[in-house]
Amino acid sequence: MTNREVARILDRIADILQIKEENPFKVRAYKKAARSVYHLDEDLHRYYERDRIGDIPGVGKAIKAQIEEMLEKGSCEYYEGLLLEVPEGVLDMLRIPGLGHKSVKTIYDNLGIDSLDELLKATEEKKIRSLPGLGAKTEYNIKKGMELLTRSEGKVTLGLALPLAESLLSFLRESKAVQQINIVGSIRRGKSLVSDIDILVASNDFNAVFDQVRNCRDVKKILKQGKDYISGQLSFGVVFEVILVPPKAYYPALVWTTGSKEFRLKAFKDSNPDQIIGAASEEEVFSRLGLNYIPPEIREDNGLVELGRSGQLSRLLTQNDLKGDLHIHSDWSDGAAKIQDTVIAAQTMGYHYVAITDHSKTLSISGGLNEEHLKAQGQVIDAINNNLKGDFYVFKGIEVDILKDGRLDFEDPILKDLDVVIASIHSHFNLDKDKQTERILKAITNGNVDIIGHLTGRLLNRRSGYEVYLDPILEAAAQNHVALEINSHPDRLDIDAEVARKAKQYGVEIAINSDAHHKDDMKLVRYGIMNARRGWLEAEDVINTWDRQRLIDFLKE
DNA sequence: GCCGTTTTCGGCCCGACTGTTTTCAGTCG
Repeated sequence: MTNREVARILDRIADILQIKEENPFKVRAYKKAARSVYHLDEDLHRYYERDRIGDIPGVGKAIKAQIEEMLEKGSCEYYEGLLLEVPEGVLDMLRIPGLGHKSVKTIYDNLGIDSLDELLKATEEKKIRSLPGLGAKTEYNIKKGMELLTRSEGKVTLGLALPLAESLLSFLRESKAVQQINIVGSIRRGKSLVSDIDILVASNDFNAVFDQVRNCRDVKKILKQGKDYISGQLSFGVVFEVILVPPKAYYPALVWTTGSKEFRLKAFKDSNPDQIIGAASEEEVFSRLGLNYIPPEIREDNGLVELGRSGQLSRLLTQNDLKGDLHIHSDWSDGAAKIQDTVIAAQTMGYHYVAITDHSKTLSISGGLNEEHLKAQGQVIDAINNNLKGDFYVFKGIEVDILKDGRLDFEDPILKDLDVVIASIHSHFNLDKDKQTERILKAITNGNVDIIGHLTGRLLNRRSGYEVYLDPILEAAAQNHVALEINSHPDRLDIDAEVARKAKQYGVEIAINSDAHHKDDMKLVRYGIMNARRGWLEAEDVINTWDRQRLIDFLKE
């Protein structure tokens, strides 16, 4: 079992206990253990081998035994027992925004509903509104929530799919029969939600590759096998397909299987197989098709092929272009890492600067800093900067809450003293479009704000973003030299690629941030980079590719 | 269920909003 699978079971145990209204602290204990396991920087099996499971924060005697059982047997008796009382379909209902453990229990107890399909039916038959504590509004919200879930049905985030794909890929690569291999399809294009994992393999011995797929520990089930493909299921029900081609067809197939359908139609129009077979690189395939090289992320139906013909493609930014990360939480608020550890991690990533941007006071659940704490943190950062050797700097920052009326959670003089001010919305998600836009515009024109964090607040597969009018926001951001964030967390990827591209047209600067709450989270920028490339961004468009002095000048504006 | 040099038992983040109510329970971040 993978760390994520174990974490998910612990999480589900917590959910069931909560629905059963058991000791809330016991619930929290399971949630905490789940989080710890999820954010572990090493494979649980390695911990197990060294008998270190008990060292994981939040894991005591009972949970340790359960984790060990999961690693040994791939199952957990306690969890299975709980599922007999509260089936998985009931847990699925928790995914609907506005439905918590209490309401789900009411629905399950009174109507015996234990699947999303039945739930939808019950809303249509107006059965929910008759339940104690639930009304017509809740019924309507459930229906709306279901729509979001249905829309994303079968799709998973890039943050879940990409690591699974990479793990499968590295196992397949161990086979001698695999000559060349790459992830293709929508994952290679960096789409934020994907429906399956596609892997392309070049081989002269298809049967040996099929055997290797079947031998992979991550593969839970084989779904289908044909002459030149095999598909199956990995953890979390994620579907994969391995496509096989003879070596001389590899690069043409790589281009073919990476591009979207529309892209393929355009790019391969009027071409014949003889023209491209045997090409020794993707560049060569493109060139034989009469095109300049088009990076994987933008092989969509977006005018690129035409551009590829005329040769005006820009150089998209890469992760190597990043010189720092401007949105990082520390253990001063809801982050887990000490500032000093963050510095070391950032230096390891080759960065020249980071900004520590914890939450502000209104977000009390996240340990938001008040004025005093902020000042104290500033002194700690000063001390760190004084002791730093070499070319590295820690900016003092804040992720300040945008309040309901657009005012900020700190007075202007306090914000003025900080190097980096990110303003973000964490409350009042369903104001109407006008008010929400106005609220953000007020933050943009505050004068002390440098970056607007996760502009739409969307959580992929969980919550739609709040409604805003994009054009006035982009216009104001450009005028006031306020950057928009690409929040790299794979659950957010906010702003998305389309908005990023539009922002660039408006002349708005972009910051690609990790929003790290754990030391390892800084690596999440890889998703932000893919997203930015999908938005055609170049290094020049992104403020944290700039050297420190230029960035400071921008922040002062 | 976890945790601890002030503790091996008694603690363990909270504040605001929303919807259902008629004074508050449930959800969320």
